Amino acid sequence: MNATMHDVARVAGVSIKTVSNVINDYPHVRSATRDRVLTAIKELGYQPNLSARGLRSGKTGVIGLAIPSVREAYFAELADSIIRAAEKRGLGVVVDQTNQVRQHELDVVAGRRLRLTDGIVFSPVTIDESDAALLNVPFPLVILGESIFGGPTDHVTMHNVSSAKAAVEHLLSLGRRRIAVIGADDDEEANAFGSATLRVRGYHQALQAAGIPADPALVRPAGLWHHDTGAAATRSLIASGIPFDGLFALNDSLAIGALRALGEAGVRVPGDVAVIGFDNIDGTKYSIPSLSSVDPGREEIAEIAVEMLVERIGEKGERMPPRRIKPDFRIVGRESTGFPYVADVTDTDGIDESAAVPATA
Amino acid sequence: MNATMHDVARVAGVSIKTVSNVINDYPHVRSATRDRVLTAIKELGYQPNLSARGLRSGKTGVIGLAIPSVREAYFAELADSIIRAAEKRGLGVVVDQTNQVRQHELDVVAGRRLRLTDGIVFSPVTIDESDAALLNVPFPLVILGESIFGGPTDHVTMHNVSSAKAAVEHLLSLGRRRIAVIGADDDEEANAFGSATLRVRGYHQALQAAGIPADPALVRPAGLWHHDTGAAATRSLIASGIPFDGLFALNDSLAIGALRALGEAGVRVPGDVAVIGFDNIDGTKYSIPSLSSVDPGREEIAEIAVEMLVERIGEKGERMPPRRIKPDFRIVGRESTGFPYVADVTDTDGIDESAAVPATA
DNA sequence: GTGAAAGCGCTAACAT
DNA sequence: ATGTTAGCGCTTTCAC
Repeated sequence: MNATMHDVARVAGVSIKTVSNVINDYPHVRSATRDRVLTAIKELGYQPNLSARGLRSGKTGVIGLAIPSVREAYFAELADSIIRAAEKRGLGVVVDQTNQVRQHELDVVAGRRLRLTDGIVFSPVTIDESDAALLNVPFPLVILGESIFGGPTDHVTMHNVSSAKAAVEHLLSLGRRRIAVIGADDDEEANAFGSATLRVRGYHQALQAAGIPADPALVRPAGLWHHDTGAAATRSLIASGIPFDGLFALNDSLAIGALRALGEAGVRVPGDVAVIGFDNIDGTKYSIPSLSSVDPGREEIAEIAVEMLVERIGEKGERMPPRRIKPDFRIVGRESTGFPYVADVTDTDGIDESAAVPATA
Repeated sequence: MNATMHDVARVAGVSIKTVSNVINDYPHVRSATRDRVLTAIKELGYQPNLSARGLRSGKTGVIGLAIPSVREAYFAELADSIIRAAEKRGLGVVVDQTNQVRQHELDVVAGRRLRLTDGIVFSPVTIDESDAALLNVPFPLVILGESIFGGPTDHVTMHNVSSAKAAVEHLLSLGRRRIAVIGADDDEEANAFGSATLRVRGYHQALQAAGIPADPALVRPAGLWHHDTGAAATRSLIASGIPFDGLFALNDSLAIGALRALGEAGVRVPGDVAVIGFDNIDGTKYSIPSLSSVDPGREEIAEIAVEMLVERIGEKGERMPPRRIKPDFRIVGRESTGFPYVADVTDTDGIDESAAVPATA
């Protein structure tokens, strides 16, 4: 079986306490003693038992990430960023997929999932303002993606309204006047603080500011935000015969589906219809045409979320007031709104050479 | 603080053992007693401490998944499938990204990562036959994605050679004779049992069977298998002036990048060049044109991998001989090889209505 | 600077 | 059918 601290202590000829001191970098250990312990550790292939450490210390070194699905490009990229941010701090990440199911999301905030974790980063879909009370949880929790007004927890959210407004203004700046939206909520019951509602609000604000009357027929629901629903919503829009010269997809998956549907119908992009999405996922650079998008600052969101969670987990975490942070966003212009294509070098370092459009924040 | 079993026992007026019996569904408990305990549990909001249970039982209820990156579409979908399969069995999944770094992969098999887990599902890139000895690990391990000959662990692999052969035969059946490959290994030092080597072997087998001489100039390396590298390799291929009428991309991300490069160059797909990828990721249905691909049976791979791991973790897992399983594959024909586009309904149930081409296995 | 010993919350052998 | 108790491997207080 695996070696324990006792084994190490015996081999090194010291007590278990000394072994513990060495492992935890306790300063007051004579270096000769330390060396003997380290040698014994290597010799035995000793590795601390994390369950025991967790039991004793109350910490596991693992955080939870609850998202709708890793399969969706935006969340895959978010998970990647969260995992990297956690790893920098020596933390593991266990991923829980809620599939946008409310009961599942309720289980997350009730602590009925992700139980071997020190805290949770949670990107909810069905939890909204009316659930603020539920968020008063006895474990460290950071909410992502939308702001629950008055909620008791830390939030890292995005400028949903103003960035959507900027996206639409980008289309307006190209002279487009009949701008459609796909991905709106299906019904009035929808989460009033959900991304869809907020982004549609930004859309309306942009139109209003430009003095363009809103046409409800241009605002289309799409169910889940996938390629297929985006394509279906766009086909329905085209079939309706309502003219439009701009299209704002509430996320990039929808937009890529829309490009497909527009292409099938012989609608030229951006000639006939200029298209912009939201999230700036990797795939935006390789669609045909490449897709303009809103970059919500995913990397920064992940970094801040993990940092906040780590602070909460720490000593004084209990006593901090809830914080709310919104990273900056930017509009990224690509071919679908008339910008030239930029082939990027393998951007392992995350450098994005696409055109950045000055954005009103 | 959180309630413990002792608290529950006190409130229910029983001993801690009885509480444990109730929680673990031990059969010999009077139902009246059970009810009292359950009431106390609910009243106190008791939740078992998993660190303690893990320390005692030696199990954590969490498995590890080590993959190159969740951000790559294929691995995002694989992670989704693994997480679902694990959840069915009440297991959590902690995700570790190796980024294809050898040291990181060595750390995985050395058990230096993912330590709070009962076992690991590992999709290696740099580990190959010469490392077989390293796989003699003291914890349950299931290897994905390629077969290490003579390795001591369970493998769930794919028919890399024969499915690649089938993909190329698909192109040949369309009358294509000059078929290029992108994504081959850069050098001779490459992992001889890696997916690239095996798939290129299948390519050569198909050509040979058809009596077509191989042209080394048509086999192009691409570095990492991404959109951008696929586009770059294809641009280089086009610029070389070597004629080709078929393109086999060793995975779908490369293929999508290739479609982009072909489109830029005015090469029609499938008119001038028929294209097929590998993995059958979600994005294949929404590229323009939609992308034919090899479906390696990802769902089944995930399901089997988790099932195998669970068996290894269990009682008699130690004594089982290593197993090797290859799920069936199939060729999925889409527009990029001349099949009609099939708009699928929101396939939440995973039903794929694309044309399935009979494949030689 | 190092050792001895208590105890984190749970499971399971043993006792009743 | 239920209670008592040892101990999983670690951290940490308190002696020395």
